[in-house]
Amino acid sequence: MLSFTEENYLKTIYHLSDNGLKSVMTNEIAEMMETKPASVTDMIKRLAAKSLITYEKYYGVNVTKNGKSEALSIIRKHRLWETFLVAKLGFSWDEVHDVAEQLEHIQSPLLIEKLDEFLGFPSSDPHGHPIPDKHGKFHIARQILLAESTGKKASACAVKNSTPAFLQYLSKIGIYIGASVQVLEKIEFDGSLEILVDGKKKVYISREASENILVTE
Amino acid sequence: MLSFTEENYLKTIYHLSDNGLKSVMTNEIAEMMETKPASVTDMIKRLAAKSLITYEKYYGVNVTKNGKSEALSIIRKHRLWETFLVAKLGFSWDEVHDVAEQLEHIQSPLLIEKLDEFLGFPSSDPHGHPIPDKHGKFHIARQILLAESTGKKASACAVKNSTPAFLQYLSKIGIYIGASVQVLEKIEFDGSLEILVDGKKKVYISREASENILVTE
DNA sequence: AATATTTTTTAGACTTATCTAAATTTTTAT
DNA sequence: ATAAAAATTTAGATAAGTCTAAAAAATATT
Repeated sequence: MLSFTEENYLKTIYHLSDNGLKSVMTNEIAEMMETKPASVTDMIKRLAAKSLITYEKYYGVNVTKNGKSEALSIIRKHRLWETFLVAKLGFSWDEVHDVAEQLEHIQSPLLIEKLDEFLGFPSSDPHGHPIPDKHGKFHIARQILLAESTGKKASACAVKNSTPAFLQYLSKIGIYIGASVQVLEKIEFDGSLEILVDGKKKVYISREASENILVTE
Repeated sequence: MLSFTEENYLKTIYHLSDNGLKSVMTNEIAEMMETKPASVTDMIKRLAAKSLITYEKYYGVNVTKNGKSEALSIIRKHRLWETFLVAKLGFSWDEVHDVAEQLEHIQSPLLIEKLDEFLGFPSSDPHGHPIPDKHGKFHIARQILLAESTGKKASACAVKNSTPAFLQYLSKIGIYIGASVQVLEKIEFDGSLEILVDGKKKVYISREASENILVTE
């Protein structure tokens, strides 16, 4: 069983590796974990000893199949908890991360299965990130910028900019993750869009805003 | 801020002290925590240094006002989580303890307030134990044995025996924490009772069973 | 009251996770 | 190709939490 700390390192390394596609360097990890490179080297050895990563001195680490599966299980828990906090407890998008960061380490497969069921087996979290299923499988919907949407009905699935100011603005005009959005008209003059939110509310948004909202068609 | 371990020790000491009424000895703590007396002595010093307990060598420890307030906050979290697991996720009474033991250490006052609200500000957990409010206040309802109930409508609030076998039996006859129970008739022959559960279902239970169910009138 | 028993504490060692400072290796620039 | 810079690793220290074994204090027994 992994410690709290080992789990955090592994998750960070997995994210930095781009789903296991590339090697990750010691300094990157140190910066992301807000710790010192020397500490990272120590932990790298531990994780390598447990076959979660492979490690070649001075050349960074790669996540193994085992490591990927462990990382996905942690990410699954994190995203299910975020979903719970927003959907059931009324947290806002920007309040959930730190709490989910703690909750993701709770050890109880039964709890996660029941939580998943309670939430209705969601496929993405409040930020629009996919939630892996219990086998680590997840579906990456092709996301496009709302600015590039062609007028079909689409579903808001993520934001590029997640500053409180932007999130509040979105909330104000009725856009949330999962909201239906449809581009009705593109104003050639400034690139702003008239969109239909949830099939009923028409609003205008600037080109800049439309380039920070991701949708799946 | 207290560590995971410090919180566990403090909670155990508080329980052993009977809500702060009596001194607690090193060996008691060691046994309850499944650790060695030497380790307890170390931790006692840490907790005393933080003014959560007072400590006189060879004569055990007492919980301070601060310590009591910290302990109650942890107990509040534990019981709210247990309530959540049973009421919302469909855990059974006997499955929740280990998970709640982990969840009680999550640090987020906002989370606990929202969870409390989500659960409808419950005053007792699935085992019938009182849940302290955010100021540490709780109401201890006078609990009597169902066997000693006089025929008024009462509310099942706790069990003395919490073996899976007994809990399953209760579940089968429709008794749960919070269920309304009313003694209709006492059979003098063997002390068994005919009771009305939730105002509709009549069942007979043995004297022994009725001496393991606590109710508040 | 002296001795035996039990309880508790101390002393010293081990593990995990961290750090700083110094040494080493790789990469970059001349 | 060599020197300078950057990245990484090693060595040694620290703190939390645990242990065992031995010492000390309190309690119980005769």
